[in-house]
Amino acid sequence: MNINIDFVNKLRNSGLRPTKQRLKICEVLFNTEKTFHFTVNDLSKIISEKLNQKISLATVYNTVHAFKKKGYLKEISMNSEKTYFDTNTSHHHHFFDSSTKELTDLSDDQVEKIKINKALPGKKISSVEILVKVENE
Amino acid sequence: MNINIDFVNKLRNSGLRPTKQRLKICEVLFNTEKTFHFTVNDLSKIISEKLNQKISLATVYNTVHAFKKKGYLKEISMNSEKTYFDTNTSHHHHFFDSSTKELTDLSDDQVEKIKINKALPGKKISSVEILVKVENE
DNA sequence: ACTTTTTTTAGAATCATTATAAACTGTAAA
DNA sequence: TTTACAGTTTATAATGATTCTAAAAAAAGT
Repeated sequence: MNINIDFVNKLRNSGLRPTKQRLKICEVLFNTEKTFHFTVNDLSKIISEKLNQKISLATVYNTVHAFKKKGYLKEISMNSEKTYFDTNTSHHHHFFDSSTKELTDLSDDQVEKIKINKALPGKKISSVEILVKVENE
Repeated sequence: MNINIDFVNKLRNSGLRPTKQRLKICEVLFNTEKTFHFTVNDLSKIISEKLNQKISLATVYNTVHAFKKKGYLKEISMNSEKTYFDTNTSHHHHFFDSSTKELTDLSDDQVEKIKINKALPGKKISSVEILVKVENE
């Protein structure tokens, strides 16, 4: 009996062939109680350290992107390939146009006050920033 | 008379020597009506195309970072050197601990409803994500 | 001018990510 | 079960943004 049968189905159902590599990655990613965050490098390390299999870095990239496309993973919004700077140093937010990669300001008073009902012990908030992603209608 | 006198003072007041390169960059960045967004590469192109001076890419990087440290520029929060993925695909937000580089989930119901009072013509919102940056108390 | 410290610079180094192209594997039909 | 083919994996090269390095140039103070 194999937990993998579920993953095999999951992959098949989304049009991805259930290869050895993908099943291993599924185990690492989805066979856990809690959700977690990782970089491709983290994942690659987990695979090589905790599991006996070696999976090429390129495959890890391919798989992560395939899973993301299928909605099994989310890419966290704070990222982009490039670093943007802003000559507007006031506190404000941004629209990010996914198709054109353009940023547009969203001033603080155009957003209704944000209230965060969670605190992290020993930490203080240094900023609260909103990123509104937009695309063509 | 030279607009640069203001920039010279600005730089001096913040302990930066008013070099030719920094003054040119000030002109491009701050001698405008509107604020704008740019990447280091954008800025470097503007300098080489629109101005007659060539400034080394390393200098542009140095200057942008110096200006950021002095508060004349802001780095936009959607960036980080790395791309993070999340096995939690539900709609939620994040805390980002600047000191440890760790991400923590902030579930949607721990944030009071966000209302954006601005729209971009021809665009529709695909996501609204909050990044709460924290640091040690 | 002379000295010291800061800044600039070209090029090398680094790091994450993507592209390439050949070898391999899953799958479905013969 | 073999065959054939599209889908995958892989090592490696390529790319692109950014940082590092160490030497040359420029600014500031004496």
